[in-house]
Amino acid sequence: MTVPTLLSPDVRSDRCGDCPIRYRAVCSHCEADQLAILDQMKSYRSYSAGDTLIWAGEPVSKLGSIVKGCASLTRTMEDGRRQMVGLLFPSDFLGRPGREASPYDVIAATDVTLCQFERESFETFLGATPQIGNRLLEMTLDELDAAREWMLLLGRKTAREKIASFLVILARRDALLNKKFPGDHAKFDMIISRESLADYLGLTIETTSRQISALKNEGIIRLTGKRMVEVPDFDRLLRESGEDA
Amino acid sequence: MTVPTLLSPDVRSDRCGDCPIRYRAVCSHCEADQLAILDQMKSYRSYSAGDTLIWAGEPVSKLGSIVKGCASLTRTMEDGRRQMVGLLFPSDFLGRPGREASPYDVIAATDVTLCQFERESFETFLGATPQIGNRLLEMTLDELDAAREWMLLLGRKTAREKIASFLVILARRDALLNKKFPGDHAKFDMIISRESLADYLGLTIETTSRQISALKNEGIIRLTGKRMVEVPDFDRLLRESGEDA
DNA sequence: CGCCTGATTGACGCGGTTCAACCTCAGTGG
DNA sequence: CCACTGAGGTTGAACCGCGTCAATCAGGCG
Repeated sequence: MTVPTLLSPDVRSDRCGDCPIRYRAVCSHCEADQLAILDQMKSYRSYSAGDTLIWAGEPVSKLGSIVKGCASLTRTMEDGRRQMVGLLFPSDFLGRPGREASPYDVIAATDVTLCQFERESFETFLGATPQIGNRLLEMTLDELDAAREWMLLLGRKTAREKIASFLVILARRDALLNKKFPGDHAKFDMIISRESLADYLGLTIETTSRQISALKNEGIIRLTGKRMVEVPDFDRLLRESGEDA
Repeated sequence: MTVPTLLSPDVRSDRCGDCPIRYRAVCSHCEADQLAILDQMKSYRSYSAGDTLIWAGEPVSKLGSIVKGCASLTRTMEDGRRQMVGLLFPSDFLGRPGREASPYDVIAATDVTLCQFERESFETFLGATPQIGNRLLEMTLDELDAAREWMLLLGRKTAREKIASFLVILARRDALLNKKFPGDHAKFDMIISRESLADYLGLTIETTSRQISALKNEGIIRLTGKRMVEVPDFDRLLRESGEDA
């Protein structure tokens, strides 16, 4: 576990107004005066890739937003079988108001910067500030939709479709972040290891690796290094994913 | 589709104060004066088993709570593969505030009574009544946890464990509804057909049927009729489900 | 260089799907 | 009263996609 720093070197200023996730995070609907209160309550903390932010079942006293990086939510069975049940990106909220412990491990997939609050003070603020609650409801409903989308993938898609679906999501994300059109030649980092990917898709490492190789050999994707992926023809990838439109 | 009735014959009175889901539904945190407003806004509607309450992608103008019965949320792929992504029981909320269309079909698994609101008036009320929003947030977070639990089942459990896990949920529900201890000899209705069950568990009908037969032959469950299940030894069933505790 | 971790590839077997036959039961009508 | 029908469920046999086990490879680091 990394030694926590008060201010991540990658965050320019510690004022909420300058925050890169100001308009997407749980605080996005807040007015200036409410933001000032959050500004007082918050603190930053950094984690290195691989660090565990929250252990399943352990009580946690903090809640917060991902400012930078990517973290995974994972459930593990007694015999070691693992299933990733979510991926958190910048602006996503971490921890559940009204509950002490998380039912899953939260692990930094990359280096992560967190904007965190004490549970108690955040919950008090939440009770007094409908904007926070409304935004949190919006975000939770979106996560629920995403989880259900993933249930279709886990329950019904083939290994090949699972891999393609994951790449489609990353390609769309790449297009969004870089203001390109989805369909444009995408190039992005795969973010997570083969092992994590297997845990995300409900597959083994070997099947994951084989299907990626197959897509590469058929020219549907190109690999540079282990992690960088290029998608020359987005629609072709989309067809492999089993999705319409 | 059944002809809608203004008042279901099974609901004793149409006043919210007498409602069977008064203390669990989205309205549970409301005060008397807020309840009076909801009382004006709501209307009841009945559906028969098999009716489609909401078609995926179609705009819907209503939101509401399940008062009686059980409905399923299902996603379908172009080639016909289907995955159930949720089951709604009495007090569960139906429809998403802030979004016109549902990404999945909602189908009555049994006869269903719905307490429904016009989207617009409900959203207005939601904006003015933090209690509603807070309760909705709680319920959505619970659903998210349930969905993630299900992701573990879909991604990592064997067919046998999937069946056992489903029966564990029903047995617990039976114990809760009838104020027994989980662990007591449970007896309950399976609610859904083999086909729906297969769609829920990410299996085929045949595998579902085979695994149920296997559990029966080993004495872990007893079947009376096609749908009624008895569980003589809950812990034994629990062990088959792959869960701990 | 040797070591270690993560990824790839191959051979093989099993769990679950597929295809198909048959069974059960409730509803219908002669 | 019973034959007919159709939907839902069960059972069997063959196949195959993915998991398992194992060997090998590629790259980073002391």
